[in-house]
Amino acid sequence: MVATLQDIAKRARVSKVTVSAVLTGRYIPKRSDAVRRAKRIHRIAAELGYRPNTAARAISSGRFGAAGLILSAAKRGYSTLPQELVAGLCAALEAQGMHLSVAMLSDEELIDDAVMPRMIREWCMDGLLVNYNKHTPAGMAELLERLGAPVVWLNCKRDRDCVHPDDFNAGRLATQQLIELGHRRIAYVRFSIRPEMTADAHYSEADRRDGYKAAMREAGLTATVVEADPGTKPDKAWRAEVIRQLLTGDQRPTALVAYGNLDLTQIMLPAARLGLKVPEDLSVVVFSDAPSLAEKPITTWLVPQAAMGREAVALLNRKIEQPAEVLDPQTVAFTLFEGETVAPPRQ
Amino acid sequence: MVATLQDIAKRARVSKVTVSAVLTGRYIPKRSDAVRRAKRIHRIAAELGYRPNTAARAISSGRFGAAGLILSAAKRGYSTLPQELVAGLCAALEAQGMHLSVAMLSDEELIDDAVMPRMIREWCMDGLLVNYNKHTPAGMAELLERLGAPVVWLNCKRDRDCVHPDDFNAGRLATQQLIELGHRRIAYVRFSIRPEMTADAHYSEADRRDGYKAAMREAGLTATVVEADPGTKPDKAWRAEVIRQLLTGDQRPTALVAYGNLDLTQIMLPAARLGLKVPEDLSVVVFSDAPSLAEKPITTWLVPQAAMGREAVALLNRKIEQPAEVLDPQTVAFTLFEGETVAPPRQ
DNA sequence: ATGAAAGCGCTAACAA
DNA sequence: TTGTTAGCGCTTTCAT
Repeated sequence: MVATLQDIAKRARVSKVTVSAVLTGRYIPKRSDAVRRAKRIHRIAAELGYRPNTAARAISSGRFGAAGLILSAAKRGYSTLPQELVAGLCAALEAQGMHLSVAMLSDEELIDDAVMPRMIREWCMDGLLVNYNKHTPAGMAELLERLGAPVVWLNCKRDRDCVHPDDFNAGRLATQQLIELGHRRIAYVRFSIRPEMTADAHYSEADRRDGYKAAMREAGLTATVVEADPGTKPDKAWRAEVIRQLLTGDQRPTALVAYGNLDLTQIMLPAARLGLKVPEDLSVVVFSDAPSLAEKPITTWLVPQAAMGREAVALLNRKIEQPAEVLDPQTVAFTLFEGETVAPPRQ
Repeated sequence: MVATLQDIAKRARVSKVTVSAVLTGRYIPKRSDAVRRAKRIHRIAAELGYRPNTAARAISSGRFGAAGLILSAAKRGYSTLPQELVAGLCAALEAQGMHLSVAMLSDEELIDDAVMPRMIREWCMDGLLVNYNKHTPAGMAELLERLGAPVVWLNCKRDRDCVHPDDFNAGRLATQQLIELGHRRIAYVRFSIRPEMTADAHYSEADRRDGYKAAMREAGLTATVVEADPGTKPDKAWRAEVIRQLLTGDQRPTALVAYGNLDLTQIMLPAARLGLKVPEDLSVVVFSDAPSLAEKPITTWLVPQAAMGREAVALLNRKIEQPAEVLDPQTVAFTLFEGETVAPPRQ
């Protein structure tokens, strides 16, 4: 039913080996009759709709041609899977003749040997990309260590073998942009919307804020940070009060740096009710995977998901080549989407 | 370096076959000495950190144990990859001892034989899940046909072998809910935000609208549909005018059904500026992959991504078993997230 | 430049 | 209940 090398060899009256060599490009014919034969082999392969059996190739080459992406199935945002990241990973892997496999694991599955997911249980990947951005389950690192497979961690901070966006500098740059435009009263805003997200935060929450603080300090300005205390369940009343303070009074900020779109959304409606115009009365900048096309395009520092994906694949390849090598953590710079929500402050 | 069946067999002084049978559970020992031996084999396997080589298994069993998810790399929203869908697919596949591989293809790659992605070029998947929700590139269906691999289409309407959310009934139910609460003037809103999205629309744009219309007709009410003409580049001025009309006048709608979060966002800010309270003055319902945690939780009909994923895997398995079978299109029902944006109309 | 033979790790079919 | 044998499709020697 499915064509194999043997089938082609028979038809072309040559050996399997020749067909294999010709089709993989290992063998470049020089004599004209050899060239003709090679073409014939290619033609027959196409006619038969030949597709090399990856498993067979894997077994003799010792490489699976696949990288595994490990995600958390917990619904707490431990793993995020932006399309851009997938795009970056796929493109970079494809360029190596590899592809991406995905496993989404509940924390219990990881721990329980009996229900371990296939990707861990069996030997089927050349390397693993771990996308547990925060709250890595206990024992996860050790488990992966034991596997002996090359591992690269995505979007988290570790002392080795990881890639993550440069959130600190993003916070700094975003703030500097506003300062250069003439803003002096700039606030940083991070509401922790979901109660369960306050307990263990992603490193970017600290880094974006600290980048903001650094920029303010460097400019001799006073930082105003609005964020729920970690562990505190952020309640509506608190939020409403904070927002009121932010948006009223003659010392109110002329610009806001928001951790994410969710934080921004919280503020936009109250601001609209108060009659504040964006950007004339209030400039806003945000960090996000993709530009938000709300009422007007929001000025956004884009999390470099695709670039991070490409970088991760590059690192993984190095680890596949040299498993013992220790790779320094890599950071990837944000890029700016120029929206319409930033302007100089009113005189 | 890596332990194989042979290694275990040597240590346990039995044959490879026995080890294989024991470890895969194909062979359940009954005599007590056999039980002991089986335990020993398990122990040795664990000691050696044995992991079956999937490629070797694939080659002899004829099954790869993998399903391929094919996505468009075009940045026009031709494919969407919500985390919930991935979760559904992974869970359902894992239950079958399979895993998910992902390929994101640019339209050119598909057409050009030379740069065909590995997942298509090689034979490495038991079946394919195609997630081209709209604008399937010309020749794609034929290409897949030629591959001879089992294929199931996701989130699109075809005459066979596809699963998609039941957008028509979602539109109908959402509207009925509002009618039952006493609303009489209900508008349906769909701004096509991105110019390039107007040209070829996802089926859901028509279906949700038609479901809304059906519900209105059944209740003897007049439908008010706001949407850009297909092919028209929706401009800001048009949108502003439409929104003004929607939100002002004493015949303004008391409730809105919005196609998606983007459409809703367009309206919420102007509504806030006009001092309209949600839901007291205006009820809003929306369709979305996930509940939006904007200022207040928005009442949302959730696209059943996870369920669609599970259903797709079920269909794919049937196609793998019986490739010739023609499967009728399957629909999956939406579920309701009860937010705080729907209430009876003011008297 | 080409082919024959061996073997990768595993499973299926048969024999003992 | 266990082991022996024979492949699966491909690549990698090593001869020719």
